[in-house]
This record gives sequence, C-alpha cells and structure tokens, in this order.
Amino acid sequence: MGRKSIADIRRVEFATAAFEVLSIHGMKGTTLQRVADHTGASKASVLHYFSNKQILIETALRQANATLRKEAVALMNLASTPWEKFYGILEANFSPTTFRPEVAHGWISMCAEVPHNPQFQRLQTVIYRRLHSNLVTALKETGMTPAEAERGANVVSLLIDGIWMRCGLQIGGLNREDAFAHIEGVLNNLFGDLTERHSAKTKMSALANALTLNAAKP
Amino acid sequence: MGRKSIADIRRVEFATAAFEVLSIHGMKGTTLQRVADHTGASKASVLHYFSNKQILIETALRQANATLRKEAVALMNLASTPWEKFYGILEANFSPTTFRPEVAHGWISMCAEVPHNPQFQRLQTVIYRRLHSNLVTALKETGMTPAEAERGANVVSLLIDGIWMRCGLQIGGLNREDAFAHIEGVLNNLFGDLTERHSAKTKMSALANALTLNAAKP
DNA sequence: GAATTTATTGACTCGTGGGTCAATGTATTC
DNA sequence: GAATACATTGACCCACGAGTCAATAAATTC
Repeated sequence: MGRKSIADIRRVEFATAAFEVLSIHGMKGTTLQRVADHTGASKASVLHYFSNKQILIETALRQANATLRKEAVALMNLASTPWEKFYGILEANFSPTTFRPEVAHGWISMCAEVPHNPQFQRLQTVIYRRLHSNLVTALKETGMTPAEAERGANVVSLLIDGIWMRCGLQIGGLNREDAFAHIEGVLNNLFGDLTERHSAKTKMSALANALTLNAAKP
Repeated sequence: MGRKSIADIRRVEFATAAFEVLSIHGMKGTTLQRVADHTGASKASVLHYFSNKQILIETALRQANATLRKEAVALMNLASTPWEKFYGILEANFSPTTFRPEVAHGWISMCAEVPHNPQFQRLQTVIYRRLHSNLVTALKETGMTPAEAERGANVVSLLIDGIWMRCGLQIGGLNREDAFAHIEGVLNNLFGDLTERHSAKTKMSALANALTLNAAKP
C-alpha cells in the first residue's frame, strides 16, 4: 500500500468519524461541529474536504457499506460449497464488528431519510439488491428451483431486515446468537434438516470468527 | 357521541396533521409551520395546544397507534377461533388504510429517534410487546406448546418488521398481497398446511375488507 | 531559501425553526 | 351589555447549525 495524500487520509478520517457520530447521535444530532470534535479537527477543516454536510454523510455511508462488503467478499472467497456461500452471507450480515445497536441505529437513520435523498435511495437499493442476488445465487446452486431460491432469499432478507431493526431498537437485547437462532429455526423448516447445511454453518461460523480475530491485530 | 370542547377537537386535528406531515416530510421536515399550514391554522395556534414540538409529535404517534389498535380490536372481536385471532392480528397489521409507504415512513422516522427520546422508546416497546403477546396468545390457543408459540411469534413479528421496513423504503413496490404471500409461505412451512388455518385466513380477510369498506362511509 | 501551493482555523454571516408575548377577536356567563 | 374566559395570530427573539472567507501556518517546489 503506497503513501496516501493527506487529502485522502483526512477524507477517510472524517467520513469514518461522521458514521460514528451518526450512529450515536442520529441524523439530527450529526452536526459538522460534532464530527470535527470527534477527530480533534475544526469544523472548517471538515468543510475543506467535503463541500457540504450532505456529501460528507453520503460518503460516510458509502464507506461504511464498502467495509461491510469487503468483509463479505473475504468470507465468500473462503466458501467452497453453495451452503457455505449462503452462510458466508449470513455471517457477514451479523459480523460482531458491525452487528451492534449503534451501527444498526446508523443505518436506520439512513433509511428514515431515504425518501428525501435520492443518493440514500440509490445506496439503499444497491445494498438490498446485492444481498438479494447473493442469496438467490447461493440457494440456486444448492439445487433449488429458481422459484424456491427466490422465495427463500426473500424470507431470509426479510428476517435480516427485521433483526437489524430490532437490534437498532434494542428490543430483547438480542445478540448474534439469538439472531442466528431465529433464522436457523426458520431455515430448518424451510429447507429441511440437512447435515450438509449444518456443517456448512459451523465451518463458516469458525471462519468468520477467525477473520474478525485477525482483523483485530495489526 | 357528546359535544367535544374546541380544545379537544383542535388537539386531535393538529396531532393528525402532525402525523401526516411526519409521514411525508420525515422528522427533520416536520416543522411547526408545516403542521400549521396543513390545517390552515397558524404556528402560534399549534403551540397554544401543545406546549412544544416534542409533545406534539409524541401525541401524534400515540394517536396514530391508538387508531391502529382500535382497528385491531374490532377485528379481534369478530374472531372466534385461535387461528382467526391470529389472522386478525395479521390483517390489522396490513390494513390497506395504514399499510402504505408514507405511513411506514412515518414509523421508521420514529424508530430512528428511539435512542434519543425515552417517550418514543416507551411507545415502541408498548407496540412491540402488544404485537408479541397477541401473537403468542393466539398461537398457544391453537394447541402449540408455549415454546413453539414463542418461536412462531418471534418469526412472524420479525417478518412483519421486515415487511414494513421494505414498504417504507418502497422496495419492490410491495403491496398487501405480496406481504401476505411472503408470510403465508413461511407459515405453511412452519405450521403445516392445515385447512383450518386457511379457512380462518379467508374469513378474517373478508371481515377486514368489510370493516375498511365500512369505515370509508360515514 | 524564496515562492507557491496546500492545510488549518477563528471569526463571521445568514437562514431557519422553536418558542414567547401581547394584542385582538370571539364566545360565554351573569 | 358588561365582564370574563378562551381562541387566534403577527411580530418578535433567540439558539443553533451550515457554509464563507481571509488570515496564518506548514509543506513542497524550484
């Protein structure tokens, strides 16, 4: 990785801070001043790198999403069977680093603004489509008919949305394990109690764990 | 219905307007001026009846929720079997009058504020608990074990959340029928393909339809 | 090391929105 | 019909946050 210009470093720094502030304080509470304070810089400095608040937040969300996507890709690359791919997707969606109430709150804040900001709308669509198509692809490869795969993907993505919502609202203080348990229960009914699926699950779970532990150390 | 004081009328009027403005313009876009305009009154008049904006919006949300609850109760009173109760809950949650993108957007706006407003938090908890306990009660009465009922209720409520989310974000332009189809698919897998359940569904669907048609005329 | 570009910031402007207040209009009471 | 309570509003104030700008500090180029 080569040297980065100060401008690039700052942009990433401010965008990261913006997402953290957004997660904690919500859209209304995310002021330029707070983002600046959060990095130790001045408000004017933030505006030096982002022409306005709107663009700062859009960049912040895109960056946060890119981080998620990278985690997901890393996991997918380690999957060798369709079911492993499938659980790779799930693990990525409930990674301990991102599946936290504050982060969920950040995304819910975005969702609340989707109808008023075409860029958020766009980002939201991209995120949804990626999840959906990943799920459908993986499920089709397990030998399901396209219709079955479509139906399965719909149910799973609805559950994921519901779980993230509940995480953001801190209902029942649910954690990763609870989330998985809920989904797993449905999957058993939906797809049958295959041992192949279960072993895929344990494998991907272990891999995801290893990855996050790895990410912790430099 | 006896005469109502002007104060009561105005309060309801402004609260209703506030929820509509919230649904359309989101939390940020819901200004006292806009709520006032929406009713033809002045901003000062709104503040005459609500000491501040916060209380106005809280009242608006509580009132909107009360409307939903009344619809639900009316439907539940017409149910005579457990499965009919169950579908009464579902029908109430997807009533054509309330299951609309704008309304969903209004609720998502509230959810985004939950971490910053204890009153919203409270309301959200109440709503969730009511849904959950209604579902559990109905399912237990069908003869399930408490654990099964609990699990079923969890899955159904997660799906409902996910569907409302998607409705608010206008993903796939889903309508009542799609929403029901998604849930129904899962129910068939979860609870088996009972004819008893299906007839309960058609009955409650018809009743819900009749109720909403009835509500349309004075 | 002078010149020029780039980074950083404090001080400022400006618009907006929440909330107050006193004035005026309109019922209601006796 | 005077007095009293209530409804309604325009005008005003204030806080706050986005965005500008010019001045200064630091780094890069030649």
